[in-house]
Amino acid sequence: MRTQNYSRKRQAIYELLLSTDTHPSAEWIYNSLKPQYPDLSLGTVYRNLKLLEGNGAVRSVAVVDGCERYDAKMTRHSHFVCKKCGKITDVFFTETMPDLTEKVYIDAAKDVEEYNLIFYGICTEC
Amino acid sequence: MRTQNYSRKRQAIYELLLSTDTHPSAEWIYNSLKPQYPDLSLGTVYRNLKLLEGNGAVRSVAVVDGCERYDAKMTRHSHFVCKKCGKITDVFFTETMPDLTEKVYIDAAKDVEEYNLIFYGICTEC
DNA sequence: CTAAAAAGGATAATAATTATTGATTTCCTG
DNA sequence: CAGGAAATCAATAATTATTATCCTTTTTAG
Repeated sequence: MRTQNYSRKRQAIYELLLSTDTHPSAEWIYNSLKPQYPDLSLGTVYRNLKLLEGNGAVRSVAVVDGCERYDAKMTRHSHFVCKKCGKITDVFFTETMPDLTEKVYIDAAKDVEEYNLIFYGICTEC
Repeated sequence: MRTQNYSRKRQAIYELLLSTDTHPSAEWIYNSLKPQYPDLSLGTVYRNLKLLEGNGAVRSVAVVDGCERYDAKMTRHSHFVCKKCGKITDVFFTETMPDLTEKVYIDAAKDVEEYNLIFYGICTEC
């Protein structure tokens, strides 16, 4: 049995995601880590993102301009996507964000596990 | 100035979208219309979907398994996506679905234009 | 330390979407 | 109804994000 969860590179990918609020794409992560890990491969980033997503350590928050964007902050919150520059920012509600999955009854659903709420508009910098 | 908005094929694409509740992909639309329009091209479907989306006649409701899915029902409602089979079904709230864009203040946003709320889970048929 | 398992690098393959180009259709104007 | 400009289209090539492959390297349990 393996006791250490993550390989070095997986750890680096995860920690980078934890440390940023840019909701990056695979490519952004790759470019950010490349200096410190010169032999990093883009495929490794993709593979580990999928793997971490499977673990529930990370989630895909949006697809912007055809690119999947990730977040390691797993507390319930939503996102605002700028339609012009693609920047993604966190949206917190003044009260605790409700668990909408408990507030809906969906005929066609056997089990509602989660939801994703995304706001779109233009950011202050655009 | 052109008075008739749509070409035949564009009209057909739009009307198909209006008549179905499957939230189809470009390919599904293409396959559905092909019998009646044997010279229809897949590129035409993609082009017109983007065009209709620009018009606000249609919207992209989700990306499922890497495929953009569209809806012509423009009244405010949300969607449930089955994580297994990819089926998308409408979600209406008992009260009128609130306009959340008026309920949030987002620092980074100059203008919040719309939002998209998607529930995920397993459908009754899976 | 060693062997087995997991992970990675490099690269090829996939697949959805977009762009191109030359032909066809649409529809305003006369 | 005809001419012509603009819009649209079909066919196909190009693009691009992502995934799969395959062989090597790293990691880890014992």
